[in-house]
Parts: sequence; structure tokens; C-alpha cells
Amino acid sequence: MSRRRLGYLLKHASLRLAEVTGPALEPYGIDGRELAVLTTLDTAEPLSQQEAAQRLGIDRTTMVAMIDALEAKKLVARRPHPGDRRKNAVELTERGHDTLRAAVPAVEEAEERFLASLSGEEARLLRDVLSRLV
Amino acid sequence: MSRRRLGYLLKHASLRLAEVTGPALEPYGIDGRELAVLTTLDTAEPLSQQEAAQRLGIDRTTMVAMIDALEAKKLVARRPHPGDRRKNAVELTERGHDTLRAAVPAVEEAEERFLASLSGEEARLLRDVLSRLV
DNA sequence: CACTGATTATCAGTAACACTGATGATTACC
DNA sequence: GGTAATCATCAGTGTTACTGATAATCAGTG
Repeated sequence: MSRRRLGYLLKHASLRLAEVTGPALEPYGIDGRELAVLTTLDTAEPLSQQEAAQRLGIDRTTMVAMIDALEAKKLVARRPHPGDRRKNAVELTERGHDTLRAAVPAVEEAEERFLASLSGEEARLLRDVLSRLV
Repeated sequence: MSRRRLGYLLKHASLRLAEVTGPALEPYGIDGRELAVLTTLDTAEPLSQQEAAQRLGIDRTTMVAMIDALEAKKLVARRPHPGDRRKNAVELTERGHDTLRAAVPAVEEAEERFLASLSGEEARLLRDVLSRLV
């Protein structure tokens, strides 16, 4: 049974989750990956693109395209980094903060719908177990 | 924390799992997707390509390419379907059966290594919970 | 039997995603 | 001062999986 294989389960769980979170984020004009970038950038001190990429576990060149898209939507801004002109200090704009504040509850609600068939204990354990594996 | 987001966890769990199962399957010349197709095709009555695609939850056109690759490796064969000349009856070859028999234990061992940090109960529950979500 | 509509496999084209490797600018080291 | 490392960027590539079109075949209807 290939349906029992862990790779199959993780992949299809991702697909089914995206079917729920995608529409939930659509009103905010972003997708799940962009929400993750916004969340990562929402720190006290602004990050360089490379720092953000490392924290999120994505490639540096992928982050360039992500920031390009978010900047085009006026959700983030590249600023000169104080003290190192090689770096960009990437900051959320006012609009970026607003979008983040509104999108996070929307996606959390979508996740809960996705997990609706589980008990609270099971849902908690799923997150916990996945966190340890990652 | 974007690291708590379910989409992030599922995606990165998939990536980390692939890092383990990929090398485990490499000696057999197949990847995880191809193993899933082989497993799906290992039935009493041979399936058409479309039936196999539906069981596996992938697109019909994707299955064409998968079967092309597996046929080139002599692991499966397209036969005329008895009673419906529109269909192909896709069968495992002798070599396909051998590969499947050897690769399944290898990938299961890799999965266990991936799950090594979990208790047996947690591992069992992870599979169970994911199955219900898919 | 002839006709219409559905089904199957295939192909070309496309899109999303994420990588490698190279480049220019800047910084750090010694 | 000169060399090596770091950062952002870009062009190119590879993987994956889709849409839409086509030809062959089958099923059902009158």
C-alpha cells in the first residue's frame, strides 16, 4: 500500500492543507510562502535577506524573488543596512504589518478546519511531533 | 513564528524525509514517486494508467511520464488491455517485482531512521493521524 | 447500422518552484 | 594594500505537475 508510505502521507497532507489555506489567504493577496517570509521578517531588528533565508530554510536566491514580489506589493521594503552596505535591511511596511496581522488569524482558522477531524490532543501532538522531526 | 505553521512543518518534514529515503532508494535506480507507482501497480489484475493515476492521486498526464520512465528501466511493461483497446494494461516486469521487493524494506528502514527520535506510540499515531487527514 | 458523446493515452505548451554558478559590490583579515 | 570572504543579484537549469488539444476506441441511442 503506497498510501501508507510516509512520503505519500506528508505530500498529500501538504496538498490538502494548501487547498484550505490558499483560499483563506487569497483576500490578502499573498500565499503561504509569502506569509512565512512576512512572519520571519517581523522582528525587532530588521534582517538581511540571507538571514531571513537561513531562518526559513530556503535558498538565498529564492529569497531574492520572494522579496521582489513582496516589495512589488508594498508589503516590505529594502533599506540600506546600517553598518554594512552589502546587506539589505528588509523591513515590513505599515501595509505589511497590517496584512500580517489580518492574515495570521485567517490561516490559523483554516488550519483548524483542516485538523477538524482530530481531537485536540491529536492536533497538539501532530504539531509537536512534526516540530521535532524538522 | 513561521516555524510553527503547519504548512512549514509538513513541507520541511517532507524535505528531511526525502534526504533519507532518496539515498536509500538510489541503489535500486528509482525515487520515491516511482516506488509509489510500482507499489500501486503491484495488484492481481493489471491496472490501466488512469486507474493507477487515480489510486495514487496524481494527474493522468503525469502518469504517462512516470510509466515512460519505468518502462525505459524495464520495470514495467505496457500490454494491450484485454477487452478495451483504448487502455494499456500496465504490469510489473520480473525485474520490477524484484526491485519492489528489495526497495520496500530499504525505504521502510529509512523511514524508521527518520522517525528515530519518536516513541513507537508517537510514530504510530503520526501515520494514523496523517492517514485520516489525507 | 450510423451517430453522438464519453473515455483513454498521448503530446505540446506552460507555470511554479527552487536550485547552481557567475558577477559586482563591499567588507574583513593580515 | 592586497587577498579572501560575504551579500545581493541574475541567467540558466532541472524538477514537478498541470491545462488543453488530438486521435483512437468504446458505449448507448435511435
